[in-house]
Amino acid sequence: MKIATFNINGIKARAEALPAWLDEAEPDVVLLQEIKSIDQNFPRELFEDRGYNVETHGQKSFNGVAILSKLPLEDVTRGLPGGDDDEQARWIEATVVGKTAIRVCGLYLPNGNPAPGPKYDYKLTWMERLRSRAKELLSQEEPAIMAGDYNVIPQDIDAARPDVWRTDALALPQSRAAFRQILNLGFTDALRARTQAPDIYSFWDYQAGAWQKNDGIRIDHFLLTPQCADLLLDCQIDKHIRGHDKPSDHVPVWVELDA
DNA sequence: ATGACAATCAGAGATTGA
Repeated sequence: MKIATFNINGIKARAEALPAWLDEAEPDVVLLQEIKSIDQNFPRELFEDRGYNVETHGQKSFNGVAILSKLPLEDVTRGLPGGDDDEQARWIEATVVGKTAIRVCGLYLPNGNPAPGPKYDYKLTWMERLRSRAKELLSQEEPAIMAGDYNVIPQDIDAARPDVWRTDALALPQSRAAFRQILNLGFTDALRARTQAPDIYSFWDYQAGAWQKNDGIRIDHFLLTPQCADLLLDCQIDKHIRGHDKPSDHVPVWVELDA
């Protein structure tokens, strides 16, 4: 089973690029972030016509997440637990029923800039809530995935120019520590389970020719429970589509599971 | 040191992103 995550930076703006990538990559499941659309305006037909079931958790103008799946989706829930006053649409989960049932969580973790400040506080609080949900998933002792745009550069090797990110919310020691705290519970970073190579990125800024200079960062991640890590066959990044017409500033990351 | 770029909503320019 091939499962992908992709921050598309606006579903309307990606109405051509996203279906083109789907036709080429043929993922079974896709976790989308930054759909920037309310549920009613999401162009479901684009994906239903290609055989995908569609579940959205949208919001006007900003944020918004969704799941596309060629396999049936069960027990869909929206919103990360523990945030009764949180209006931002950043979390959706569902059980994908294939050969093996897999709990799949799609997330769009807050950016947190500028730091310090209220936005950074929100990021760290959100990460505490994420850790709580992560613990619950582990206690199930079943295959589960938390994947999406984490807005965290885990280590210096995950940035082309680590020094320019030193004081940014994506790379501050507190951000990295909060990310590690979740990993340390027992999750596997799928990409790093496959390779320790540098120069592997999932985001290139639109500005200052970042793509042309390969000035990227790795901030889109797959975290797997032990039972899911057992099923991991491959993890890759579809870097090349960053060079296509009207691209998102992120590219898809995907895993192949024996499931 | 700053801005550069893109998307959204709205219908200009502020806001957000990373």
